[in-house]
Amino acid sequence: MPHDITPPRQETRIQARNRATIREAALQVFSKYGFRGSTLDQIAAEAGLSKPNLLYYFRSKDAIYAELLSSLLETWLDPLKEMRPDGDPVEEIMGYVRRKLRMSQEFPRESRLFANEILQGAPHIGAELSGNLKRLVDEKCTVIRGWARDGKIADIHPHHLIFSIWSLTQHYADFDVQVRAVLGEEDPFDGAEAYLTQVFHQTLKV
Amino acid sequence: MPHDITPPRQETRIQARNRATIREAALQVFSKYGFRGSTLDQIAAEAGLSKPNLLYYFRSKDAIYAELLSSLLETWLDPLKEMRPDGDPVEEIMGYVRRKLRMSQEFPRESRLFANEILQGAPHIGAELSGNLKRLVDEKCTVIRGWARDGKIADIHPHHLIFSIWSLTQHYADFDVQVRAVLGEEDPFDGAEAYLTQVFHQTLKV
DNA sequence: GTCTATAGTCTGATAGAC
DNA sequence: GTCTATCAGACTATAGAC
Repeated sequence: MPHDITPPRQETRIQARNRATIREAALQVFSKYGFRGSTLDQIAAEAGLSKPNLLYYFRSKDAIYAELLSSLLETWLDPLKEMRPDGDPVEEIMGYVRRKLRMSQEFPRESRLFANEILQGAPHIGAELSGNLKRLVDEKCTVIRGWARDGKIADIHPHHLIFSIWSLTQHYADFDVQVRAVLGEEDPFDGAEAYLTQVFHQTLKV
Repeated sequence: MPHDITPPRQETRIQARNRATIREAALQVFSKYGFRGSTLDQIAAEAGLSKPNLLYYFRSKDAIYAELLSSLLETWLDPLKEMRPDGDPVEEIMGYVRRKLRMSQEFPRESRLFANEILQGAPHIGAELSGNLKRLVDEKCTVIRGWARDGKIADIHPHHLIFSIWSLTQHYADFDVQVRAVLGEEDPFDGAEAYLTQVFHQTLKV
């Protein structure tokens, strides 16, 4: 008769917590300085751990960054996936705009992490861009093109419509410092939602 | 009787050329990796000069970066300054959009340099943003608000209108890699001009 | 003006005690 | 699992020969 069966415990609670702490600290640092501009010292200090302890949980600086990026890419594309071909065209697109703007408001560091990666030429996720991302975007563009052909929305270039949604929403996260410097006391996101609603309603109107 | 008067020659032609070469190389590198992520080795290699020679022309890494940023800031704001209060409102704004898009096309590295600086919290030009930039933008917003009050353009939030112009045009420079990955063969700027014209005409229409 | 050599610091990663 | 100590390499900047 066998001993008590010990399940192959992959990760203790402490391990999970520490890995989460490191990811959080790494997001904070990488999103600000990009991969090359960030140091393990900064991340360790931010996490309240020693540098060797960091490397006990992650094999290398690159490993932390890679895990962050790939785990976030999914989250980042979810709002677009939610766009349904059988819904009301204008409402589906406006819903996407609102979800994307909310993500910029709630997860500005994630937005800046991607912005940094793309700015530097997307060395870690270049393949993902011309692979999964392009596939998803092309698919949604077919849907949008169909809506335009049926006269449900204005006749616009679907790819550029999507670029404009990315650009306008992410701007409030990525250029936060500039937006706030120019606006002064006024809250950026209050005005942003109203303005973007106005812009896209006008743009989509037949 | 005095000797031949030697004018206080501030800079020889060779010096001017070398400094220009360094600025060009620095722009290439800094725009890609940001200040912290760039190294003098990279810039020296790009310029075809030795590292000590770089530091003969510029006191420090910081000095190169600072000179680049401040000399470009002017160029970057020019298109907005050209917007005339006494012109046709829609044409003035559309002209600004076109000038800004052309700058993204012709000077993508300059755009990415600023993007990197802002992403990292604008440590070198933070004061400029809430000073000169805010002043200029506020002034133009007063003009735009006047146009809206007179019924010449739609009633929109002027600050967010300007943010949207920055965001939509700079996106094609800053996220160039992503845009091209998604578009495939198609040239981004061909479609961009048509799309942006459409968007802003609709948005400004009374 | 441009080079080689190098000082002094920072960086990613490892070794080994506890 | 976490620490101190430390390595090898990269980094900014300077010294000094030519």
